[in-house]
Amino acid sequence: MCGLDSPPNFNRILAMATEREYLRTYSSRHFEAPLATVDLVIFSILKGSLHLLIIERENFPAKRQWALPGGFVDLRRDKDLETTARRKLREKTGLTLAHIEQVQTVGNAARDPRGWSLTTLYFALIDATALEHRPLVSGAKWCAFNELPTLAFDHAMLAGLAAKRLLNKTRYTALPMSLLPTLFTLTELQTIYETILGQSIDKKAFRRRMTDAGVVRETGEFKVAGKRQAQLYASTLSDYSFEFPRSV
Amino acid sequence: MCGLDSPPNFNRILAMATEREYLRTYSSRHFEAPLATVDLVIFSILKGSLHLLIIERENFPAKRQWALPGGFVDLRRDKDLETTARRKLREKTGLTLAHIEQVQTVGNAARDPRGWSLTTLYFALIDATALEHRPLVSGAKWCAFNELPTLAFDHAMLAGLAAKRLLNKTRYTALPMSLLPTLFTLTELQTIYETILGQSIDKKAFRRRMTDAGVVRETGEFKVAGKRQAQLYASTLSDYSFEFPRSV
DNA sequence: CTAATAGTGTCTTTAAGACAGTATCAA
DNA sequence: TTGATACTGTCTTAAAGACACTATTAG
Repeated sequence: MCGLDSPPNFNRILAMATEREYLRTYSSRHFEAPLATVDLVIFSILKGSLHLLIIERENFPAKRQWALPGGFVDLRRDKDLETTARRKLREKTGLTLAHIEQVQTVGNAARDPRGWSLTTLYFALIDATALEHRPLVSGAKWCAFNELPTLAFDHAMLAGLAAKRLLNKTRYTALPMSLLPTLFTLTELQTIYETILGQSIDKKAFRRRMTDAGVVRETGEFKVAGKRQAQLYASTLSDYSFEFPRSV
Repeated sequence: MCGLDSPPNFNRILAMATEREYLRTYSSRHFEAPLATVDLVIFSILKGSLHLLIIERENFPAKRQWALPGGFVDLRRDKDLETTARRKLREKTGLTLAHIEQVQTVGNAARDPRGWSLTTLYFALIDATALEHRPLVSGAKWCAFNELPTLAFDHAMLAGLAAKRLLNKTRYTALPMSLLPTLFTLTELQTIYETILGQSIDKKAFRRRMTDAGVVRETGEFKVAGKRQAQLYASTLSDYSFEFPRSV
């Protein structure tokens, strides 16, 4: 406890007795609430560049315009915000396993023509190989981050926020591993890092960083892709938010 | 643009023509929206330890219990979420200048007895000297983070989230400078860092870190506090989110 | 003079950067 | 055997850690 002037127990018990009565008669529409949505930036590395999933809107507002996948929280089905995000991810890609992470919440009077609205933005990172032979929902497509068409609402800005967060975290975490299948070569992993950062990394330094930190484990299996077969590694992490002691 | 299969312009123009009609008849209460609130963890360093502001609730639910300052977004007065947060800060402390930063949004069906609710959490860092001779709103008090009483709703968890973020950012940013007045000695600054981190820092390393990064500037003014007068420094930053190349 | 606080010198350690070198293997 | 890709050795550099040292000033 902090100090001696906390609310007297007696008053508190009285208050609780009438709280039941208060809640019984409470209507959640006593005041105006903003529209609450969840939007997703679903990233994957395709054809050597950072792509994200966009969807052509079927309904008003912004009908027929490209937008980020997302939608309203379903108060009956979604027990929390992340559940809404994962449900949207599943509806659009059929995938349930992916790293998903909250970026930030943007709320203001101007972003949606229907009125004051608030969106909690998540990004998801998915392994491109998990997408093969799995059809996207109709109206959805992958688009290179650098070649995005005009997006509805403030979705271009939201995509930028998510990309900025991804880039930043790529500097000091193991997050990009979640963009690869369970077995990968260090060259593949390095390429993912370089694609996101938009700069090349010294090979020795990169491999030393990964192995010294112990975030990868040799599997003894090999992959023949180029001229020489390469060792396959697996992540040792349960959670990709591992942080390296320094940034690249 | 991404690919050639973007929505045809013709359809888009058609859609926009009817969008006005859609919005004219749109009612934001076509579906149920969660309750949307903003909560604040207002930090300051008082008596050598990290404190935060808590308020005794005057209304149901959780009447007479301690809670974080916060409240509903006012769709008429607040142009965006940060405005709501700053308004709450001003209402509770009288202060308008402070570093304020979004932490994260927590939304689920269980956290508020009134139903599915969603809160966007901010933390504010304020200079303790700015508080002197400025009365708090009634029912509010400063409480050491380590001696918090039971808080209403999930506010103890929210306070923990904010503290964790503050501690984390203290490792690699200049954020704690916002807990001091414009002129301060390096020893004072170091003490702030040590209080938040809960560990002592080597003096030479600390001073070198600050001066080498150029985040502080000698003012030529001195302060007599202990046995020997100490140089007063000022921040060179417009924005305290400056990041050092490595963590402490 | 003494004690306490402010502030410095300098060696070590850690992990990244640079870059040249060796290893393996398909064609 | 050539050339491309995988992988290593090792020197340099940047910045933190350790810790002993000097400087200043009130009492």
